[in-house]
Amino acid sequence: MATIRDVAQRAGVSVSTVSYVINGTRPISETTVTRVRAAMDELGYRPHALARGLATRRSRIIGLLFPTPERGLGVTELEFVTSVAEACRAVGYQMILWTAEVHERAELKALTGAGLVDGVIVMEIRLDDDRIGLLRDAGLPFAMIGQTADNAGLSYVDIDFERTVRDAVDYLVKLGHSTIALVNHSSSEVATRYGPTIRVTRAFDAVMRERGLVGVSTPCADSPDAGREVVTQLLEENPRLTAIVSMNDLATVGVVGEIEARGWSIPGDFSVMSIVSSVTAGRMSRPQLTISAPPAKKLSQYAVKQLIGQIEGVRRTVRTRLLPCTLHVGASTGPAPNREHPPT
Amino acid sequence: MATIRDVAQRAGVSVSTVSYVINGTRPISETTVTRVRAAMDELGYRPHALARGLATRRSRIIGLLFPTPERGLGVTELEFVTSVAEACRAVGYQMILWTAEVHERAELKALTGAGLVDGVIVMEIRLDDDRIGLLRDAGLPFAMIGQTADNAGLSYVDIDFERTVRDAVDYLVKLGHSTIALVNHSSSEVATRYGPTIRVTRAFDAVMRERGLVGVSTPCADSPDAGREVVTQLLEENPRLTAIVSMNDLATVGVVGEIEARGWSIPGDFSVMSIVSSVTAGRMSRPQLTISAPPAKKLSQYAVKQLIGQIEGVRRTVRTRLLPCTLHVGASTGPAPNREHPPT
DNA sequence: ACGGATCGTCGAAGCGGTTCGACAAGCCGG
DNA sequence: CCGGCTTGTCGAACCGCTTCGACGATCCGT
Repeated sequence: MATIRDVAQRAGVSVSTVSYVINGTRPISETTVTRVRAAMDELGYRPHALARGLATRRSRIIGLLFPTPERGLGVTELEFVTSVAEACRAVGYQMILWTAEVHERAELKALTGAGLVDGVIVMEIRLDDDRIGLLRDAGLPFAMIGQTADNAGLSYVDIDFERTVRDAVDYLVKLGHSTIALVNHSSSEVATRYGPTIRVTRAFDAVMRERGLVGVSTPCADSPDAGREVVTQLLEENPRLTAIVSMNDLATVGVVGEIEARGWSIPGDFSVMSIVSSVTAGRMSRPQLTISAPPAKKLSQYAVKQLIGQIEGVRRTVRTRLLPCTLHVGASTGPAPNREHPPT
Repeated sequence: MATIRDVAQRAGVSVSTVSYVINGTRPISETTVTRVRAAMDELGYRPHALARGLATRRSRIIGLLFPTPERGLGVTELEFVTSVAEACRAVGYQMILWTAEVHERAELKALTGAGLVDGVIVMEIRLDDDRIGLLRDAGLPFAMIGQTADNAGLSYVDIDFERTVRDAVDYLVKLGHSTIALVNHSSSEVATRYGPTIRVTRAFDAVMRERGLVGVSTPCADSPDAGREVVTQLLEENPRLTAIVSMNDLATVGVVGEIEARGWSIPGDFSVMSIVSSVTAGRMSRPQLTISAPPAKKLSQYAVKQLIGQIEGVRRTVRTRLLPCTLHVGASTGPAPNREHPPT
């Protein structure tokens, strides 16, 4: 591999001059620039990333802290990963993927202490996530996709769960539904204070109360069977229920199954929709689900931009960005059934 | 951040001695080792990855060349990504994710020329994949998850599609099915010579012929609608069909839908199974699908091991590893229906 | 008691870049 | 015609680590 020295020699200039040409650090005469450029092309020269990184104290690599959640890997998550990778590439950075759970100060040190990454993007954040504190006093720049309970002084981007829930409810209300249930992730996620779970519950309760409607929200294990059970239970407690909003893809399968098992048709007799899901997941269902999907690409881009701003010391102000999921209407939601008493 | 010099000073030894302690390169007296170790702990010292990489000409980073396929991102693919990341971590390497399509020599140079990665793992390989040639004469170590048409001299790991298909067919045959169809990816994938598509078709045709059974294989666009159409068409051509093997998750949804729309029950009247899929995808379906899932973790581990072997110059022999998908029986397959003429 | 291994350690030269201070040449106004 | 500026370029130090050759001290056999 050609080095900068080779280029310098071939162009008949000093090493530093070549460096200036590459980085535009200092003015260089046009003729010299041309000669140097030619030499670089002829040699197929590429600056050595490690050497450059060592000299500038900047690796142009960021880490994506993405613990694979216990509930398994979803398509939704994958989209974030690839989006972040692409956003990095677009600005000339590389992305290292860390799937490890990092809760020990030591572990985190091992990752960040080596000076390999200029900063990290943290995903799957809990309300009281311990990584944030660690990161903060490790002094490493970081951006969050998600939020902690107390975001004072932290920049973050996140799904606007409040609006996502509101949009979903509004959509159903417009269809005439007035008794709606929310099927959430499992209660263990609530216990671990996983942000989305808690935010969505709160938002749902709030919006239903506001509208003066009957809303009941319930946790649910991540499985079709749990979904079926939840439906049975919900209908028992609240026979006038006509629609379910779910944030639990696997449970949704059971929800739909149980509804149909009762001889009801979807969306004729009952509406089901899945929020914070993905188009693909919606298409995997029969009938095709009405879903809302997070703006993974946009959020990733913001996060990357924000992080790199921090790294390059451009912007120190706290920036926050909340974007709602976008609704994709499928064939699982329709006008509220016109019935006094629910069909048996 | 503490440097090796700080450690040396604190321990009262030379820099090189510290280096020897860290790497075990040369024998160092026990007392010195203890002193150096203590100094490192006290300072919270971590070797700087870039500096070390520059000096050793080895970054301990590998690249994962993972072009996001046109057909979108599946859970199956995600598993490979995270598995590779984990396998890397287990051996002290880092993984950089490249989602870009790389077909130009220039692009590839841009990625590999910077000396950032010690080697790459290539995924989503076509039979005549141009990246392989590029990589080979770029002189960069690489391992493949997948195969080209001609693997002479190349090490690779891959799903054993032949056995995967055979296993699926055997399973159905044991249940009494004798007229089986294969629903594949779209014909455009065949045109681009995507390996799995072609391998599976071949294997299916071969095994059915061998068994003296009636097998018909067909391409199918990646959508539920296409799946429905394909069923209609297949049944028209071959009314005795009792089972479908699909390697197209989205189409499978339509397949199941169409079968049930005809008033047939699954698995009572008809069996459907999905190969090279994932447990999650199987659970997303009603009835829960019988699927086979690729051994992503194992394959990734082999690929990583193989690549790192190459990088560290340990093993130069061509190593090949084929592993079949493992079958997960769900509720979508059952004994062949006992009928002379198919139900209408 | 002595020469040659062996052991433990040190200093210095890289690895391939960036960056700072210095300096020669050309330009200007006075 | 001279002092001061700008402009373009160079040399050297440095980023933090590895590694090679050298060297003093200890140990051994004879």
